[in-house]
Amino acid sequence: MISLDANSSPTPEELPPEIDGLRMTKQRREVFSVVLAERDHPTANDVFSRSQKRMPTISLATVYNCLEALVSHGLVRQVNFEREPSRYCPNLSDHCHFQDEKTGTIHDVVFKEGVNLADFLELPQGTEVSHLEISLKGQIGSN
Amino acid sequence: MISLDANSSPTPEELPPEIDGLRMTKQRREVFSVVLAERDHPTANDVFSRSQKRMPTISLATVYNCLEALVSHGLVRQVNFEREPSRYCPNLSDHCHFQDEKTGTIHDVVFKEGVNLADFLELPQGTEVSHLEISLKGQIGSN
DNA sequence: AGCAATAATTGGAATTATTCTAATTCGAAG
DNA sequence: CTTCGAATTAGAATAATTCCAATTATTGCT
Repeated sequence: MISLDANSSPTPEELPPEIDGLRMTKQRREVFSVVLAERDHPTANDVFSRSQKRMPTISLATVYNCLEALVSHGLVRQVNFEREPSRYCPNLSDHCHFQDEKTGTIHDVVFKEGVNLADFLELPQGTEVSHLEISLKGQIGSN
Repeated sequence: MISLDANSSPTPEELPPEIDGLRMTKQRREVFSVVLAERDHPTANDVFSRSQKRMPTISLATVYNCLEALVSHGLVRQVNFEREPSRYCPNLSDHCHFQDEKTGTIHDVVFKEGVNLADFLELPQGTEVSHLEISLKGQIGSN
């Protein structure tokens, strides 16, 4: 039995016909498996070219559609850095992103145990946060 | 004497010929004064049309150039929300942004006294953060 | 199974924010 | 006043993403 946990990397065929109410078409399975396989925060274009290897007929528009379906069903996260193309991340745990300015590489950064927003932000009372994105940029010591 | 503090809104003429080593041309003063005047996080286009009122000959390219100059000299902050056009913010205090999903309005959100990154993020040791952006989205209770 | 209704995929065109380019203008310094 | 680098300009170019209309696939009925 396959699981979609933090480290699994199922082939498209191993993915079920439906996840969380989202019908997994051939293309969606392909795209999802690509995002799960190499967790290097690929852009839509990256996903497109990787998908083409197994499925040469897939179109870029479909890749965008699939990514959008996966994102809106909460199976994949969309990651934005400034004005760069969106990237996609299958890590659903609460985390944010750090981009190494030298290499462009993006690293996941987790929150410390038990921290929550209200602890560090002066949010107006009654604020209901539905979406949070934290993006860091900088250098890593050893570089 | 004018100050560029959180609430001043100088006319272009009131701005000095140079700020922080950045030569303030007519256009840069115009653009800066527009950003200082209405702190509603305008897009480059918003700034363009507001600037045109006083300076009908200014070009959009110049607005982009001026904003870029102001941002890179640290006089204005560039604010990004997902894939929306960049917005510009003259509030230089340490803060982040909350977008009301209903209206699209962006509000500044300040950090609680004395909080710092390392307190809530599990940053790899040796990480030097040069840039941090926190974007929240959601609803405000009363809406 | 056969068929209608619905949803997904496709290629290509369209959109849009932003950047680039090359020519002109400006302004500070001598 | 002239020079020279920097800034401005209009318009073209770019690039990510979205839209569109036509085709194809899938589901749910009977």
